[in-house]
Amino acid sequence: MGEQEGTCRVRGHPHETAACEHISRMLERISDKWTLLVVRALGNGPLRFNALKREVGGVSQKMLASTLRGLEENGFVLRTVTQDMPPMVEYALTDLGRDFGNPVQTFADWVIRNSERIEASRAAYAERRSVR
Amino acid sequence: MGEQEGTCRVRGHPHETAACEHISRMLERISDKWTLLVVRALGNGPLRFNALKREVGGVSQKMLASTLRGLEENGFVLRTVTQDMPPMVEYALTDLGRDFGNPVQTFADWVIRNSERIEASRAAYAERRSVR
DNA sequence: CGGGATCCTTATCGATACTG
DNA sequence: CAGTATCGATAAGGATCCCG
Repeated sequence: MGEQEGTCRVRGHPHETAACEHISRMLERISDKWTLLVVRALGNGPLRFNALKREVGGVSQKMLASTLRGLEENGFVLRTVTQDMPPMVEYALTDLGRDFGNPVQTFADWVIRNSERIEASRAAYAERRSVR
Repeated sequence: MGEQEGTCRVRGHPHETAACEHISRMLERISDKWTLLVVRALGNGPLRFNALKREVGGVSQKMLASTLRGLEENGFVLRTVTQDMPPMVEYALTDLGRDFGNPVQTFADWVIRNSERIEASRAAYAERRSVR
């Protein structure tokens, strides 16, 4: 492993702000296939592991488990065990997690508003590639 | 957080909301190590390939090339060849690419504002883990 | 039911070499 | 200068088994 001290330029030259460093780190943490989908799924209220798995759809238990651990680590999700046998575990958004939903929603809204332009660009690009 | 109706499922699974689908796809496209750093680097104006490489720092030519192709495909970046020998290629943000900076900035601002809480959560989590 | 441990497949990425 | 092509290391992810 041996991860070096974080710089904005992830592995190269230092300099640049601490801000960049934070953003870059956060992006690496949440920019996987499932994190935001899980946050959205929990937006309607707490869910148990398998209910959440069903709700998100297409996620393996391994990935859901590790995604949840990541969210827990960031303080976005609270894990509560209410029973021991059989295990009964509920996941809920924390205040921070709910608050996090706002910038995510802003991003989501932008994507929705611009999805046609983006898809058009991609179609045009594919066109250019195949013609050329 | 404003919700759409319907269950959010990932591609290839039933009952996906179109919105969720778009968001999920966009996230997959931009959520790599370099895309946002390149967008930021181009925020100050057009740059040539190697200048951009220097500016971003730590990126391999392979990753920079493929990142740029992705951005070009989405319509965020315009590639302009002004000379043939030696090649002289400039990359610049399009209007869409610049506009894209806004939601990203919103996200970035949130991260900055909350980075202490997040880091505190992570420290607490690490603590719990080691003590436990 | 929740989720750790293991194995195995696949996608990512970096380094290197080569071209117009 | 601005890339493409190829190769090998390694990390991410899925499938399966098992245990509390």
